[in-house]
Parts: sequence; C-alpha cells; structure tokens
Amino acid sequence: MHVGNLRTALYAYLLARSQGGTFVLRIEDTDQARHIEGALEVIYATLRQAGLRHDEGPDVGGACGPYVQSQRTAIYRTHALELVRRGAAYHCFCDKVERDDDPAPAGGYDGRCRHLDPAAVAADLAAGRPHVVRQKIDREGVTTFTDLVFGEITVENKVLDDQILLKRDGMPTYNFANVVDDHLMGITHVVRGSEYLSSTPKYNLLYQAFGWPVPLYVHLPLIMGKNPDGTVAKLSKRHGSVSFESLLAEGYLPEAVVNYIALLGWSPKNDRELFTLDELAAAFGVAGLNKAPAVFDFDKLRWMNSEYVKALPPAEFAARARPFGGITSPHLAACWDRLVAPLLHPRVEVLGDIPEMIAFLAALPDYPVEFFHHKKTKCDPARARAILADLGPLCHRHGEWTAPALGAVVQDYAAARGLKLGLPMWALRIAVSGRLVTPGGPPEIMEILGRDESLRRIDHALAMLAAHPTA
RNA sequence: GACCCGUUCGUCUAGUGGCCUAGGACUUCGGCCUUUCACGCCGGCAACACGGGUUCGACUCCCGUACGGGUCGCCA
Repeated sequence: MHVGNLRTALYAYLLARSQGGTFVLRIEDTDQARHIEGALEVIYATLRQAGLRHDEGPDVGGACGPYVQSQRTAIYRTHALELVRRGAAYHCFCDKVERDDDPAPAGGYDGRCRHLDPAAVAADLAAGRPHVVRQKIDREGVTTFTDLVFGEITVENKVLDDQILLKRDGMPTYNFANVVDDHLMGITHVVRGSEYLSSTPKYNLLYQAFGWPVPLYVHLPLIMGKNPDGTVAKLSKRHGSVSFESLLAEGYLPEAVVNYIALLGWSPKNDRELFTLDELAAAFGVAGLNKAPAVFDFDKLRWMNSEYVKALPPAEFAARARPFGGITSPHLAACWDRLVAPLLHPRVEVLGDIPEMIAFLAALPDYPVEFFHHKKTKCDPARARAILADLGPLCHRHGEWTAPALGAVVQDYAAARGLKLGLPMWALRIAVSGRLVTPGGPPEIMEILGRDESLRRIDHALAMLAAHPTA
C-alpha cells in the first residue's frame, strides 16, 4: 500500500475518531483487469499494523454491506437505469477508444449518442449490442461545490464530458460507484487526494440527478517525491520505498511511519511533532489541513523513526531488532538481548542498518594500519603497538571477562602509565573491531567477542603493526 | 493545449492586518560532553515567488505575472 493511500486512510480514520464517527472500509475492485491476488490481504495487514481499525468492512460486517463493489453490480445497474429514466444518463454504443496515444487527444467524448432514437436504442439493447451508460451533462451553466480544505470551486459545465457510469462489462466506474455507495452507506465525509478535485463537479451533478444530499468533501494535498534532478512529482516507486510494506521491511517502525505521514499535509498548529495514534485523533481537525503539495522527506522520517526506536523499552527493542540483525552465529543469538541490543538501542535510526553496524562482530574486517592514527587521543601505530603488547597479557590474565572488568583493567593501566583513557581505548577499538566507528566501546565489544577471539584479534593487530613499523 | 488548484528557510510547517528584528522541526555547520560513533545540551546559516493595488499599517485582503502541481481513461 502506497503511503499516499495510507495517509488518506489515516486522515479518514482520524476524522472519524475525532468526531465520534464510523470508519468504513470499502473495497473498490471494479477493474477486473487490474485484480491482483493477495492485494486485499495487504490492505488488511497495513490497516492492522498502522492501528487503523475499521468499524465496518468486508471482514467485520456492518449494516451497509456488501462492502466489496464487485459484489454490488446489481445495485449500480439499477441506479444507472434510474438515471437513464430520469434523463440524466443515456446508453452509448460507440466503439471503445483505447488510450495509448501519447499526447492526450484534446476534447473528450462529443455526446453523439445522446439523441439516439429511443426505439433504436431499445432494439439494440434487446439484441445485446455492446454499450456503456454515460452521464448526460448540459453544456450550459456552471457547477459549484464546496471543499472543506480548498473552499468553493466553480467550473463551467462545458469542460465536463459525459463520463461513463457503467462500463461495457457491466461494472460501474469508480466515479459512479462512489456516488452510489457513499449515499447508500451514509458516508458524510469524502476524504481523498486532490487529484480528484477536478472530477468532483460531476459528482455533484450525479447527486442532484438522484435528488440526494451532497456529502462534505475533504480533498488532501498530494504527497510528492523529489527527483534526482531536484524537481518534484507525485511520489512513486522511482523515489524509493513508498509502500508501507517496504518501509517496514527496511526497518521503519509502523508507529513512526504513521506519525510522519500524519504531518505531511496536516499540522496541529503548534510545535508538537510526536504523536501516538490516539493523540493524533484528539488533535486532528480539517482546519489543520494544507492545500499545497508536500514533499516526502526520508531524512526526517529517519529522524522520527530514531525517536521511536529510542523510546522503545529495552526488551521490546531487542525483540524488534532481532529479526533485522542478520544473526548467523549461535553465540550472537545467545547474547543478543543482554549484550548486543543494548549497544544498538541508542544508536540505531532504522532497524535495517543493524547488519552493517555489527558485521565486524562476526568477522574482523580487513583494515589498514593507518586506522591506529587518531589525532584526538594522540594514537599512532607505534604507541598502539606498545599499548596492545601490554594490554593483551593484562586482559588475558584477568579472571573476569566482562565489560566492566575489562574497562577497569584498561583504566588501571592508563592510570599507572599516566595516559589519558582515550589512547589505549582507541588502540583497543581498532584492534578488536577493525573499524573507526563501533556501537559501544572496546570493553563491551570484547565481552561479546569473548576472551579467545578478542586476544586473537589483538595478536593479529600486533603482527600487522610489527610488519609496518613505520606506518 | 484546455480547465482546476497551489506558492513562507533545501524539506515538513507556524503565522488568519500591527504580537514578525517571521517561530518550531529535519537537514547542514560550529561548540560542549564523551571510551569512538551516536545520544544529549548550546549556538549559527537559511524563507514570506515577483509586480501592482487596498490600508495608517500587509506574510496575512484583491488583481496580474511567473513558477509548480493536478485533471482531461470503458484506471482508481
């Protein structure tokens, strides 16, 4: 599910919750050619993971079912024919125009079937001639509707074409099914993306033709993505992971994603940014909705995710992070909760970063002797060599192999030699991790590595330093 | 191309005629802290698209221009 769709669902949910309303899930599957196996399950899973519980829907029932449009075709047919009877729609026998010519052809359907001889229409219908049902829109006058976000919008009817209501295969179009279902299901607020703004006048005409009250419209600003060249366009796959599933797979927390997208196009009107779903529902209001398109910023999502990660209780972080760890050794698996996760917890922004952060634990990476040069601690290969030569045996002799004990060994050593702690720590870090940056310090890493592996790595460093005495 | 909509720091936004020397957050850049990195803390850079009005006074109201976006499907 695209995050844009999720955000629309989220706002609809928040609006319903904040007003004591009902959140209805309706499946709009009227395009048989685009049916995708498993798509419905993705919708259910996304809604569940995002915490958006619907009050009515295909799986939970309700008074207005069925909630799957492909199961309501008889309803749409009846209503389309009612419109024909009222003179607001008509049968059209024109050939289907394929839409694959590149520059979109100017001007739509010309309405040529409006004035077909009724007897001929009846005969063609009886003969089973393929047809569609079109909405009849007068060329004269204007149509005005009010949107809660964009205000009053007026368009000339002549720019509206006779849109199709019922397709050749008997299925309704999205626009028609929506009007019928929204009315029949008692929908009060139509919350959707602003790309639907320009088709809304036709909705009003349909409601008028039926003699139904018009619902309230809440059109949302679009979510945009930034292109490599700096321009922006409707957020799509080319901009990265834009489906809820892929974001979760990369290690973003569902709560963080929901919080982030809530703020894309809506503002609580104050400086607050971190909200739980319930808090969002309490703060939500259409007055906070913006009109201008919003650019999806992965940097900010990343930051927000890190806030959620840090707020997790230690045990829960360990559990959620575990599947992302890429754990291959039984040893790491065994000490994950107690030793590894605590190191990662304050440093991880996105769970998917973990494998790269701890790869050095499973295997010492190749590293250049230059790593022992460190300005701030005044470390260099010669000093590192001397320090490691001292520290190796000292650690080896020490009975207890825990981070606090090892830390004390290094501290005592530094104190005895009048060294600042950072110097031996740096030499040790490079030796046991082979990396400039590690989650946690040398004592913590050494505890995880264990006595044998730690000493093996120190020996390896010593050998390397001996081979490059002047590096 | 036609129609509709939009335009405050790079990004998300606050601001509804004087409270604005335009606030917050992300990013970025400094500094502090520190056993690296990170976290945390402190601080800096950075915006009202432009031009006309209206008004004592405009980021806020009106008009135009520019730019951006959306729609123009027997897709949703």
